[in-house]
Amino acid sequence: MNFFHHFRNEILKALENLVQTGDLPAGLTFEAITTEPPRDPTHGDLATNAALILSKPAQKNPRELAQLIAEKLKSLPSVEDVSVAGPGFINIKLLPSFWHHQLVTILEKGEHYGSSNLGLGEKINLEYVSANPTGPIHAGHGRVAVVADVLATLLEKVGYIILREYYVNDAGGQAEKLAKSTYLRYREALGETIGPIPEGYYPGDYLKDVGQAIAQRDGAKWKDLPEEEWCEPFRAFAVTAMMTNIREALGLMGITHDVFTCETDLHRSGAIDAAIQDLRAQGLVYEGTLEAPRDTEIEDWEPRVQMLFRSTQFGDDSDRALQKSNGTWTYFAGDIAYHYDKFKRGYTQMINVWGADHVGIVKRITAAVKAITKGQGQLDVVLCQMVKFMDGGEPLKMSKRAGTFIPVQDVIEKVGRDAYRFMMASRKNEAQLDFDFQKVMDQSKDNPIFYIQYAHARCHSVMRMGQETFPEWEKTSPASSLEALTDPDELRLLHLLAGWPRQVEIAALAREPHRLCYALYDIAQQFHIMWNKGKDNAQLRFILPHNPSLTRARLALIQGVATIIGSGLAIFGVTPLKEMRE
RNA sequence: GUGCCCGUAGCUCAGUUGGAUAGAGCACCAGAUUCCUAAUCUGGGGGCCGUUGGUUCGAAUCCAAUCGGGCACACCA
Repeated sequence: MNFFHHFRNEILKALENLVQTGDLPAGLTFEAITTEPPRDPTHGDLATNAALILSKPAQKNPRELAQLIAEKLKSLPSVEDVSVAGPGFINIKLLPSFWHHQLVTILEKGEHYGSSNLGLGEKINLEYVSANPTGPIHAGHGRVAVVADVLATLLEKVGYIILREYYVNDAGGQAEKLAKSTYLRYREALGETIGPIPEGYYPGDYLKDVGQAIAQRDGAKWKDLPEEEWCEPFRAFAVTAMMTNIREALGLMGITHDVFTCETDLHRSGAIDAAIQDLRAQGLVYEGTLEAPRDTEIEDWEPRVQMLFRSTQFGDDSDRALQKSNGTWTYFAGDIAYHYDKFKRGYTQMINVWGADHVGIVKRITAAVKAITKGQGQLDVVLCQMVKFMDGGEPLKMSKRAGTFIPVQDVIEKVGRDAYRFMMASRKNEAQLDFDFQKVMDQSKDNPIFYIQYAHARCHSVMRMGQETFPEWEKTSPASSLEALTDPDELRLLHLLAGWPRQVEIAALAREPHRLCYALYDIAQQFHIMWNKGKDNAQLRFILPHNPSLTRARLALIQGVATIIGSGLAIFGVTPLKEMRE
């Protein structure tokens, strides 16, 4: 469906032909040859760099070579004209009928237009959110969640099979702190005065309900028991409560995971011991001492002999500890076992989407995946930079410690799921994002999500009206009379629509869904421009009561716009609106 | 100090993985419009792509330095 591929193949055939006739030497590689839209549309519809790439190995002047290739391409179907320009670009202009036919394809494929089999049905394990179950997720986490979720949909659209997975870090010191914090709230619920929450505990009010719930269920049962007795039950109870809260927030965002994997299960099943044993057998585990980090002031630094993984052999800056001094596994050891588990479940390709505050652990875990899978597994980490929340240009301060973080639920309640998702996914993941409440809620053309939704709604409004004017329209094949589309604006819009599959592919390959926001914006903009022209010039309106065949063609075009915007928004998990009124 | 990310118009940002004369929105300037299909429209000015080298037919894009900003850097997660 990406017609650039089609023409690239045609160009390669022409080149093979030239090799056979002796005009080109044998043994050339064509890999670097591209077929793209020219930057300047007046140059044509397609441009190829073939002559520039081949001139050196073929020892020919690029422009002469371009002429040679151009002659071959002139006879291709759908080609109106071929010209050589600049240092040796070959520009191809296509016949209007080609573009009209693209619209037929769009209407036939509907929401599947742009889908492809690029991924060849390959399985990818996509791990995201994986926020610690020690409290509610805040609005900044939401970016990671949305970006990953949109990426998942996008990769599915191009033919990958995605498993959406959440890793629950319910073991280790933080989970223990959660249990202790909950225990305090439990005693508080029983009527004790607990005073200020100690340093390092979780002070948030959200644990009050949890303590209350235990008190209600069990009464004073745990009150006088030693810590060993209550710690594990409290941990489990609190983790479950937090995960319920987190899943509820994810649900509000429209996010559902296929699989939740718990760190504690990896401990219990012996998966960690087995994984480390495996590394040890490869000679990658040793007892050693790490150097003190330079130029950071650490109190109580003491060199210690520890069980270490040789991650430096795989590109990390330092070897990493697998065991704490109390003999328990580090988080890292658990993470190695976890990724090995994914691999053993059949996922050689894994993507983790994390917040940028996790940069420090990327190298060690990608190193560990290489090691434990013996080079068979591939982990890519996508990092999302911080989100700055603003209200009308005023930054909002967030601090988890001070309890002033913004829960996801609050933001969605305020701006709506669709606007939230679109905003979070609209910026390149590695760039910081400003999330301004005023701008996201703005009901004007300055707000891209509104602008795009408006275009979609307008399309439907026009189609509704078209049906009133020509009741038989819906039953008519839209493919007829498309040659009536000759206006430059119409063709421009058609070009944008036909370019959609390519945009989807580029975004998927780069794993950068945000690119599609701009593609959708461009389509919406061109549509709005045309709508506005109809205001000044009645001939340019979409519905012309006295010209049914032109109206039919234009309605088909509008339907194409609605189809692509609708399916594009669906990738973002945004519901396309058919009217803007409530 | 080290690692990763960012640096593009006054502001907010795109930039088709190395292509032709670097784009959009806001703001600014100049016109049009009060009619209608639904929230105005059209045009214009504005740039040393942080800086300096390198790679090649060709660099905002790749490499090396350098400056500025963000994040991270012990057994936490």
